Amino acid sequence: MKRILEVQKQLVPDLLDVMKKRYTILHHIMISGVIGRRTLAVSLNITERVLRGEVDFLKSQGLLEIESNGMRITPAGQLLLDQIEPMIKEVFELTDLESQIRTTYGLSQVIIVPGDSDRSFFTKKELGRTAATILRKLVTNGDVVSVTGGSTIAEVANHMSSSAPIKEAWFVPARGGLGESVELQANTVASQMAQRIGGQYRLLHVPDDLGEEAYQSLLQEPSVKEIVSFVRNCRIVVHGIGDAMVMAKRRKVGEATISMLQNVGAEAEAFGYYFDNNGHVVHKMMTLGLQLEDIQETEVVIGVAGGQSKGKAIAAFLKFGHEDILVTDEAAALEIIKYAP
Amino acid sequence: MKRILEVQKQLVPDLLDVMKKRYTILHHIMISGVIGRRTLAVSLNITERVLRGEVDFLKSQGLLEIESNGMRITPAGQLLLDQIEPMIKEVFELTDLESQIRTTYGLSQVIIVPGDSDRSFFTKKELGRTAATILRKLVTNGDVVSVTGGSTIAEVANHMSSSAPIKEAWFVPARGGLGESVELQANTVASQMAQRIGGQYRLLHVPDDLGEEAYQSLLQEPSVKEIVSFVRNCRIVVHGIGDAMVMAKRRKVGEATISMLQNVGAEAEAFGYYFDNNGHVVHKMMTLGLQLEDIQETEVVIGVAGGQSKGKAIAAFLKFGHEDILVTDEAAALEIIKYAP
DNA sequence: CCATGCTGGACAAAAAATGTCCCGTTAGTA
DNA sequence: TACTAACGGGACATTTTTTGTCCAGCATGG
Repeated sequence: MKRILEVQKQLVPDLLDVMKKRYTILHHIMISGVIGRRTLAVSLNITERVLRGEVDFLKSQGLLEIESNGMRITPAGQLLLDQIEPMIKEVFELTDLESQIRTTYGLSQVIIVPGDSDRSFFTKKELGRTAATILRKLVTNGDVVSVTGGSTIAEVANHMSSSAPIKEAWFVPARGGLGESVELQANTVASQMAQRIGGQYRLLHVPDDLGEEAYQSLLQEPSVKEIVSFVRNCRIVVHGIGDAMVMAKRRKVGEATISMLQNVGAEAEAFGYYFDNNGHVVHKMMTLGLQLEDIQETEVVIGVAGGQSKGKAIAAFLKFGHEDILVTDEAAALEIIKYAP
Repeated sequence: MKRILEVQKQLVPDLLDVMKKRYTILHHIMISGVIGRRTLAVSLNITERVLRGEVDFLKSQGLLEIESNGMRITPAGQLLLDQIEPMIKEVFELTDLESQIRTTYGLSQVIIVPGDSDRSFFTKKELGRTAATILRKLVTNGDVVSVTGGSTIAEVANHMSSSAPIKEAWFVPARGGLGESVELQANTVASQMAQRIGGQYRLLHVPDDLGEEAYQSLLQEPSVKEIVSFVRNCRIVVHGIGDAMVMAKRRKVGEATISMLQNVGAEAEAFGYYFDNNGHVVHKMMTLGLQLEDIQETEVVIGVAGGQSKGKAIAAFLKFGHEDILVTDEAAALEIIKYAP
């Protein structure tokens, strides 16, 4: 059964939604016993007309009957409900998880892909593809999109595409270079996204971690200054979320910093900031590029991260409270829910 | 798996069609390697625009990719195809059989339920339920529906239902009484259908097989005369189809008639007429009620019969060429195809 | 006997799907 | 190298479907 549903999810996702809608209506009618169209429309939060269409359909299928005092389910409808319930549960498990996370962490949208990025590279690809789809839909001409680096976000760039080029979309790195392999750099990611979507990009040629002195001098540099202000005024941010310790090591910070991070309980890292498991900032890298206060102004903040091992970190970052859209995977989602506030 | 699809068919009837359409497109692309939109549209016999919509969708699902020289399937698409192929085969086996029978015998609609009514009583029930659904959709106010008797048609009556009563639907027996058990009589079937659909019925209180004399005298009877004309002007006929010999014996015709029927090669029986395997009438019972020439005038003629043993008879009757809708089962359908003209 | 809540008809407005053409590009061929 | 055929994608009028909004008429319960 699982197999066929998986296939259908790919081939006819919209019809599965229709299925759920009809199931929900039927289910609600079953619960209510007898209920009128208007009342039902309000309690299901659909417009009366749409409900009517569905109800007419369900009636024609003999699943419910309509009398002058309202609608009630027929035996055939009851039977159908019993049979379909496990199916719906299975198909929309993730959908439910999505709305749980959405409401508990106060996000505007959560998308969960099945699987575990830690275990399957395919899941990570899927995560990227999904995020790419989301992003593509959001970007319009005139937008500035700033992106971080990392393998997940690179995967997003990989799956980005656009049938119609969006020429006036600008992609910029949120932060400077990180000294890792070139394809994971924010610069690379930004340029790749721009190319794939048919837009523009600008690069930020500075290292991500700066000393005070270098910071100040670079900030004076007109070319740097200009692009930094460009970055900081973006409309959309796409960023990864990492485990604090993993990221600290990857960024090759000193021993001292690492133990400091451990002491203050750093859990998550995102664009150079470290967060503890209450979502408080416990450390920041001295850097040009996007700052935390910019995030709070940014219209759309999209986090993309998956894998069971990252669940805790994602939860920690979400508690910071300025994420809008989260794209993650099933394994991480289950962790995230565990650490719900 | 069958179960899940059955349930889905009720809630989202076109789900499978859409699924098949997309499968076919994807499959064709897979076969072709690289193919352009127009070429594909022609070879699949869909209009270009519709294909384009589907292709865009499949692309957005990451199942195929489009380049300037054509479309090709992605690994994900290939994987999906591999998974879905057996499913499609299984699900649409019967659909294919349906259209084969439909076209070879020139019917307007063929419905095949899985199984063999000879072997499983459940299949017979399903046959009845399916036919009942078809009939319910056809009947509207003002219609006169004439029905024959027999266990299959009785099963149809059993599963008839209607949420909104169709008060001005009339159900009448196509023929007189047959001296079998009461629940299989055409009269009983007609009344039961009427009751279940909330309509009216009239009965024909005459034996099915009449001598010339009795025939003439009953025909003078005003009450009989009236209902007969009612029956003969029906808009819809629902009838069973039987094996000629089986029916002859059941009708307790004389030895002479039986050997005559054997001599002329009678194969099928339907509403008192016997047909050979070319669909020619080889014998008729002298009877009141629906006549063969009425069938040719009737708007909708629905035959319901199943079971491997009846396949040959059904084929014979279909060759007569005045059936519109056939509801049968898998076992019979396979036989029917064997005897295709 | 009235008020309430229900269905179902009606219809304009909005949105989506569809049929058709065309254009610039590209790959393969002569 | 030049040409041709086939490609994707843009565009747009037209048809079909969906949706929002009212309202009439009918039960039902107080």
